[in-house]
Amino acid sequence: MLDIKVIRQNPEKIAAGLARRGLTAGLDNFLELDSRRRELLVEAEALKNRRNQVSAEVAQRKKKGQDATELIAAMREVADRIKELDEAIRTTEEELQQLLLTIPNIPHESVPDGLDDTANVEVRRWGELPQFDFEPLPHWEIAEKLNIIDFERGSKVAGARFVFYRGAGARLERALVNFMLDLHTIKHGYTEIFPPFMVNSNSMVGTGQLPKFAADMFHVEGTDYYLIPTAEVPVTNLYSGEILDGEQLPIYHVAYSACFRAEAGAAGRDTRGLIRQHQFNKVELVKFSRPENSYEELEKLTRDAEEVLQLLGLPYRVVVLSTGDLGFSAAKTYDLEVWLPSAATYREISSCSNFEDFQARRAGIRFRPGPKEKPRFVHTLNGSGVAVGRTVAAILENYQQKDGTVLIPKALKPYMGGLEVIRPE
RNA sequence: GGAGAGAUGGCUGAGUUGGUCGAAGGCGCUCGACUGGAAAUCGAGUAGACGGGUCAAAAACUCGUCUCGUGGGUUCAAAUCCCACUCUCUCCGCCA
Repeated sequence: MLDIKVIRQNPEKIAAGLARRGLTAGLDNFLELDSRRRELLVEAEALKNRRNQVSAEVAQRKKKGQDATELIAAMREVADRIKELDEAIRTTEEELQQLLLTIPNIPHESVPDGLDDTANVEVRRWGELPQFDFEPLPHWEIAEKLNIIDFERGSKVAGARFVFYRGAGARLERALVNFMLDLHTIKHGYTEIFPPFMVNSNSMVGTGQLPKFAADMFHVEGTDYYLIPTAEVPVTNLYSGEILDGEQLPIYHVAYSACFRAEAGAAGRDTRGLIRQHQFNKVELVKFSRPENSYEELEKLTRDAEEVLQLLGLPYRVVVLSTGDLGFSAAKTYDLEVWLPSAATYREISSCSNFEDFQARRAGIRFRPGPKEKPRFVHTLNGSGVAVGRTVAAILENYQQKDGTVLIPKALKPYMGGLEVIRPE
């Protein structure tokens, strides 16, 4: 959510920022509502002031045993008018709030302009692409031959875009979760959180999934619960409505969670394999930072996520998203894209973003910079560290051998009980 | 699921015959005094949001409105009375 005062003072600047995202709608309606609200407020507050003074007078007279009936009668009318004004203010604010909640964040100045992902800019590459003296198979074929992922039974029991992991496949998934959590907690200093996998609608508004993107999520019918699309939601909302001590910042959290996405509008895309599932596992990094440090923190967070891929020996590149590809709440995002040999392309495996105070304002996450200073909104950041299912896909494809077996990356062996290679059972 | 108790400021904790209560006291914190320095002691200060004024603007200052779980109601006036909801705690039942 943008700062209403900033919009009021620099409407043309905000409009220019939104235009970079390709949004041309003006802010006139917004500004009109805003000034109407203030007019109503001024009138209502003046009346309330008078009412309060007269009420004090009534109290005085009663104490002295004097009559106050004419004062009370006069205030009865004032009270009616106040009620009318309060109602008008309430509806105006409601409208304003709804509008405000649907306006996306303003891109950071360093974000490249563009209409879509074709305008994303590569920042760096890491790793040697694997060379094969055979035709590399897609991960779903490798997995089926090894009998470690069951796509068909996933569909039978749950539906399309669900799988069963089995044997060494299940072990691999679990090993990756533990490997990532250990790396981020022990080496990078994040505090581990194990969050709820369902949250209420208020939390979804806090991080920006609601009200605009309800169709992308699973909602538990008859309740106010939503399945989380990412641990970002519960972990960012951990401190919602709180004023943190400035000395606590920055706060680093890492959380494993299952993630649930309805993938509305993705029909026909990535229908095979692990790339696009309704349920997948992810280790998520979340930071709460002072505003002045948040871009530094974004760079560090991105490097922390990259290290997962480096230790696993998976080639990747980092791209900065263009204004057209940027998510609703983000001011700047780096995507990590891992190499998938079967498709001979890089595919997103992590997304690291700085939301500045956009989420903090929605969720009410503030900090006190110092004693006696006024509370300010924190900056929130998060990034996948990293998506587990896609990591499995990348390992299977990059480490596949001619004989159909798959080598286990060195860093992962301790987590696989010393297993060196996955063979068909 | 059943029965009961409760929800007040950073924390703790008063306040329920409605009327200077945004709120006593304590703790914590900030500033000052005392001290060679510190502790102890003493003094002062210490919630948030929104809006008006001042101002180019911000900060600061000042005036006002709202907020004592949330939403609504009664009243000239509600932390205090009424209704609904949420959450917490205790006991019982059930349960991984």
